[in-house]
Amino acid sequence: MIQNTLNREQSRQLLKALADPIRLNVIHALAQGERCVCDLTGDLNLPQSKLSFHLRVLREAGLLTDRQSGRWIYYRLQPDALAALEAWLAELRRHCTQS
Amino acid sequence: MIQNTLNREQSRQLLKALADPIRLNVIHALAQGERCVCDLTGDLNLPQSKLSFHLRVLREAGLLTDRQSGRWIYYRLQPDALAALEAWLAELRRHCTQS
DNA sequence: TTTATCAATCAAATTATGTTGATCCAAGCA
DNA sequence: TGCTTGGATCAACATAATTTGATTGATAAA
Repeated sequence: MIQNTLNREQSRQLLKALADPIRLNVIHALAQGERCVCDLTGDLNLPQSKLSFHLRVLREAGLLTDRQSGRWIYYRLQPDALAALEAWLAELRRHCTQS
Repeated sequence: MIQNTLNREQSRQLLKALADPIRLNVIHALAQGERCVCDLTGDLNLPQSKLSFHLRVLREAGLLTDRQSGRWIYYRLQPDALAALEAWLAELRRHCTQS
């Protein structure tokens, strides 16, 4: 996430991505560091295609990045995205509490 | 919002409530102060039942409160809810960046 | 090569959310 | 009382998100 002022669509994507229990579990599972998809299916006890779907939502929102190594794909958190959303929220609140 | 540490369900509701353009418009419309539903239908150019649906989502998430006066119902923002979500997000980020 | 594994993607089925128009209830006015 | 207005709610429909199982392409081991 290069810029840190999100537009409406970006913040909407982030909010939606976080508003799901499975995706939150994925985030928590990645809090300790990167994991490959096959580890995550085990950690979270999810079928592969289901996990893959949620990883995509998180990746497209900017919350995760991935890298390939051999035949494994490792996902890691992008905490900048959380920071950006936090800033967006703070700005919204500022807008709502002044005046 | 009495407590300010949200549980999963509360944060999920808040995130979902905010992840919608119409509801964000409602929030912006209320940033200047409380308005009754009939004003909001005009401000936002929304049919009454549609607005009512979104007001309910926002209210149930804790972002709005309402009060009745005569036959009007006035909605106002509850910025505490935004603050609580901000704190929840900060905590999530802390959890994701340590270690 | 052939075979197995990792993980994305697709189509179909299911479930959740949003929209529309109608109806209902309460409050207040004639 | 009747009549009107503000706004919630309901049922039917439309759209979007999620789940499932199968298929595919890439990588590497046998």
